[in-house]
Amino acid sequence: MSAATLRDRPQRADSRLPRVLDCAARAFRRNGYHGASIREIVRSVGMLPGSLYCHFASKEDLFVAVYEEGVRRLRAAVERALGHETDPWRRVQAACVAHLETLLDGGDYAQLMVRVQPRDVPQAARRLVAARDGYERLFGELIDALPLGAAVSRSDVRLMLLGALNWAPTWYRPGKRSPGDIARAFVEIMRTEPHGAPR
Amino acid sequence: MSAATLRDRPQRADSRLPRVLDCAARAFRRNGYHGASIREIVRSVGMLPGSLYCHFASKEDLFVAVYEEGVRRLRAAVERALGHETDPWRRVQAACVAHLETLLDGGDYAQLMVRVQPRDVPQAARRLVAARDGYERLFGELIDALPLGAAVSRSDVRLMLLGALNWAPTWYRPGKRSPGDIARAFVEIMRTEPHGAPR
DNA sequence: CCCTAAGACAAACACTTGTTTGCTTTGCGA
DNA sequence: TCGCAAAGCAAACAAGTGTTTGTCTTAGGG
Repeated sequence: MSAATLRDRPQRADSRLPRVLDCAARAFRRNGYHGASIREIVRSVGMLPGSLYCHFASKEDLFVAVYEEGVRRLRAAVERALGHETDPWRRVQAACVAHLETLLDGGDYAQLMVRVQPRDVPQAARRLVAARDGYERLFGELIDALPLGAAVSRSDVRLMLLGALNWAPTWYRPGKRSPGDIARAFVEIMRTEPHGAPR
Repeated sequence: MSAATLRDRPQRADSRLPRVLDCAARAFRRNGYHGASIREIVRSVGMLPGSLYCHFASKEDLFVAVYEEGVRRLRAAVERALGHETDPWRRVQAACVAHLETLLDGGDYAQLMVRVQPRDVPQAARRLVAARDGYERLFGELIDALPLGAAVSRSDVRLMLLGALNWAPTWYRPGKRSPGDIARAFVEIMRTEPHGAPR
């Protein structure tokens, strides 16, 4: 819960911290915050419960570290995908593709943002929300740049798009349609009018 | 886990079962499946842990009962809202409004469907998924009836719409825009083209 | 009116939870 | 090469978990 954790001190070359984070990400992704236990995590690393507390002061602290790493990876993927795309709609599309690809087959870290509710981690809730908000602001800017009609609310477009994407882990099954294709289809539906009939 | 539970036997007039369900719904909604404890639930009812097992054989059974009640309420709300609406788009709109209203201020039951992942309740996962799928099929039919261009995938429209709505509990704050308004805005965005620029 | 079964109590069960403590090993900079 | 601190082990801690058992109470149908 304290601001600066035991982490991000000088660490040894053979530190098992990375594996701890990986295993924690997997456990939290699979079972949620309450469903994942310290013992389960450290067992899959191959160490004992007490050893974890060399790296983190509490389970909550561990979770925060993994969660923020997830957000970092999402942000990195989106910024990389944005590259030097200039057309507003193509920028939104690139961001959505990167977001969904990272969410769906980018490992366990990224899904934490949509899997675990901040309120499950009381002491750290504000920090988690702050991290997520910071990331989503990125999409806000992209959507603000869209040439939309005056009638449509940009914040609604953002909420719809992110909602639809973030819900995808619920129904997505690997091996079928690729995350990229899905994201492109969603953006396309937003971009064009799907109907043919008047009111 | 057995098919027929202790529930739905003839119950007394003064049975506390309804309150048990209410409190369980609230606890599960707030803290998720793993985060909610039997003791916490029965304490808010005002009885002892053992007493719960007069009504349910296990925590999972209790959860299934509450979850399915939630789905029932959602379905009832949607079917009521559908009424004798005939225009395809108006039907979709009515369903979405009812869905979101029930989800956001329809009590604790309905939110379970979007709050708890079936995989958190291993023994009952298939049943939960079946209940949810049955409900969502309703939306599939409504969207199939839409006069959409041949280019747009109806299943994508369904996934987008339901995803956007189901994600709403994440960001919705009571007292601001009403759930009904939000749902209508979302449907409108789907129905019309939000952009003004070419590709 | 009585007697059966629903419903609740009280107390324990076996186990898991996150965490702490004291000690030992070991990599690495000085 | 030495010494320090990072890292891990081993074992326990107190509290909380879902659940079971046996007993008692009491509402409601025959």
